[in-house]
Amino acid sequence: MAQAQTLSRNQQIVLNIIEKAKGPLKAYSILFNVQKKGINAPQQIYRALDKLIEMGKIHKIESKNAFVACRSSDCEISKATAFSICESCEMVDEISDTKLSKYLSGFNHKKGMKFKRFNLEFFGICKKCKKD
Amino acid sequence: MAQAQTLSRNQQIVLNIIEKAKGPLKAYSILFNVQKKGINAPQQIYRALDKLIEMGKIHKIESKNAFVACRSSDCEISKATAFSICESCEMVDEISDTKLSKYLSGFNHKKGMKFKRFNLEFFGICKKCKKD
DNA sequence: ATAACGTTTGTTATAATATAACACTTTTTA
DNA sequence: TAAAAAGTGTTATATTATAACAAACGTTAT
Ligand SMILES: [Zn+2]
Ligand SMILES: [Zn+2]
Ligand SMILES: [Zn+2]
Ligand SMILES: [Zn+2]
Repeated sequence: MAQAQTLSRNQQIVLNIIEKAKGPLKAYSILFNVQKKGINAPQQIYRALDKLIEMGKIHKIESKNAFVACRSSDCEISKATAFSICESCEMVDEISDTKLSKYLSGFNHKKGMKFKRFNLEFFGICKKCKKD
Repeated sequence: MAQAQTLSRNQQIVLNIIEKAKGPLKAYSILFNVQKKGINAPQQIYRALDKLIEMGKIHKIESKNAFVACRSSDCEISKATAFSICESCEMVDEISDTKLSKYLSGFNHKKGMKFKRFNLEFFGICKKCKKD
């Protein structure tokens, strides 16, 4: 069962690091960052990541195998996620657009499949990178 | 430069296997399938996959680290891809919906980012799996 | 035709990402 | 307070992907 919101020690440590980060973090870079805190093995990271994803606290950016904190609260338990990704600086921004979210949540496949969840990733060059 | 459409030997071998497959294929499963044809190393598979993706002949299903042949021809050189994925049987179906594609291609981020490309993955249980 | 160039190939090695399995502790629930 | 569920620590291993180098092939331009 998805519990309320109390995080275990390891989950809290991992979430803190992801929330403080400026951009998406990879599992092993999280691992290296928490070795001083007594977490030594990939399993401990991946277990925390799995639970945090389940709880909707973080999302996985599939095209990058990296993780970001949820900023949106619209994406209830990660059923409807959308991201904007800069191909130059690797920046990731969670898109929180009600119209988009509604449009996609209501989309159903011709072939009779009812969707429970979607993930959308947009790619481009961000404003900041364009200036350079 | 993206060449016209002539495929090299290895590219053709890899594409044939992906096209014949009923579902998405993983890189190493492709590798095991072509060892009789004299392809022995992951590099040879990944190089072919990279080029085939560039040419728009195949797509990568990011959430599964697997590859499918393009059935759509709408997604010109993979700038706009959408898939329907069954969480039970792993089936993947490329979605070719002009309205959806136009809607998303026209979508631009508030924060001034112009998108060049997107990838959308829907998840659910397919018709066939629901019957069971 | 041949030199120069870009692309593809074959190969060995290694990096990066992720899960299995087992023993144990802590927290929650009945 | 006993049982069940969730979390932890650990070792080992599986899976996915890239680096680096040398050779062959296919164009095209003198
Ligand atoms: Zn979110
Ligand atoms: Zn950028
Ligand atoms: Zn396609
Ligand atoms: Zn199915």
